[in-house]
Amino acid sequence: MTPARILFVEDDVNLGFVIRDTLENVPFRVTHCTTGPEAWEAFQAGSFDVCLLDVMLPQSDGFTLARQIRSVNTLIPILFLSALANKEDRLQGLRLGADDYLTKPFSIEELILKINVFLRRTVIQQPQLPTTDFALHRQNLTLTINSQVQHLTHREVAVLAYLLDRPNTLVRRDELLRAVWGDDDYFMGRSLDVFISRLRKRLTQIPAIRIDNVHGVGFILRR
Amino acid sequence: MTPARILFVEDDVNLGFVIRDTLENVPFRVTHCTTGPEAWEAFQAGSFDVCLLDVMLPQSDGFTLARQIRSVNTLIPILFLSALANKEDRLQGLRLGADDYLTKPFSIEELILKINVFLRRTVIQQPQLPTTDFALHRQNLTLTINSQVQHLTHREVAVLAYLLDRPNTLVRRDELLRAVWGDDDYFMGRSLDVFISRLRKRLTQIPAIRIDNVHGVGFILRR
DNA sequence: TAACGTTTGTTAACGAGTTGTTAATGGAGC
DNA sequence: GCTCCATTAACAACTCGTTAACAAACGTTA
Repeated sequence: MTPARILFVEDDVNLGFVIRDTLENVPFRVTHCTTGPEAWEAFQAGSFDVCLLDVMLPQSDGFTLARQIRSVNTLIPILFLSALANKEDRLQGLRLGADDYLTKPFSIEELILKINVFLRRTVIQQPQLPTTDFALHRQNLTLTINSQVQHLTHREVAVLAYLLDRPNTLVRRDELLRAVWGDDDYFMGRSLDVFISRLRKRLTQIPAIRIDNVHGVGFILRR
Repeated sequence: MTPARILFVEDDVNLGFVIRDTLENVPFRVTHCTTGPEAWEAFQAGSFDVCLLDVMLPQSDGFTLARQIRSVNTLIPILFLSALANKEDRLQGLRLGADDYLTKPFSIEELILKINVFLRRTVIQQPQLPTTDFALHRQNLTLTINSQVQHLTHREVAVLAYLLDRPNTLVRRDELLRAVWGDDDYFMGRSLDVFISRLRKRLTQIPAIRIDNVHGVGFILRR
């Protein structure tokens, strides 16, 4: 069997090297990143079986990264590594959809055992047959679908990003309005409807992703 | 969805009661044992989705029990609860095939989150014969029966949820009306009948669940 | 049992409110 | 001026709780 692929994010260079080295001897195939954005790039570019995220990272923290990863992959095991034994942080990590939360110092053997727990339990990733490629580039304000690039406006990105971060979840109108517009009144509500309409038009090329309305409550982005 | 079934082994009566009570409120269906042999009996007799084992037990310890369980079931998630923060014990538990090892004191919320991690990752046991899957998702306003998703309205969810929370119990018309409509008069009563009718239609695909009328009094959801 | 009033089942129709969609408006930046 | 884009307007389409209407079931009384 080919070794499992691990996305390992740890900004402490020394600790990172030691862990990486040990994991590679198991053997696992390890991709080591030191910042959130770098890891997010790597995650999108590559294909992994497990994510190992340090919570404290320069630029964007591990929780943000986990949320990004979960928004596109609800299945991959995510294990947090943290220097914080803080209970609230542990809970937050788990609530975000993490699978475990190891507090430093942990023994490497324990880490390996834990990784194997989740490898054992995870359904093998199907190569996703008709994978229409789909990516919202929030910085560039572009949406790529099947290599076709569309240019969005800020508001469009804001609304779509908010929904994409919460796939298959009912997002209430007022929640969405407050998040994107900062407040909600009748006209903002109508504005929102206009944007939903525009986004739907943009998404018509991928039937796998759609925005459903729940009458009187809000919207669900399904994917 | 019917609640997951948990085999919970803990010899401390007070702590055991508290945890059991909390878990049942999630809800999970909890079978609480206080000794290893008793738990082994229960495991063989029943059918469970998760095992929660205290390490320190009278007669035979949690490790022995875990080994017994693993010998007949390699799939079921086993979580250890232990007063020992001892690293060697943690490792031993994991080596035995446990999935996690929580050291006391742990927060109950963390325990629940961890249980859900493994429920999510475990292939569903197909125990009972024609187990039609059935789930009312109150947030998303959806009802899933045999993988078929139906979209309900608020009122439908409110009525069905109220009945589902009191299965096999006579729910009086005025009680239901007051709970869902806030008040009861003649027309609300007729409205209720309309909703019962609609819900029955939605439930036709699952004969195991039905709503019976008790003339002049109210309804009983049987399952 | 027959008759009758009450309760319940079921379907359809109504109407207030919500959402979908397109176009017009107007402000900001150039 | 022009361009871009969020907002507002306008109207069409839809949703869904309620009400109406009638049929069926029930329970009581004679």
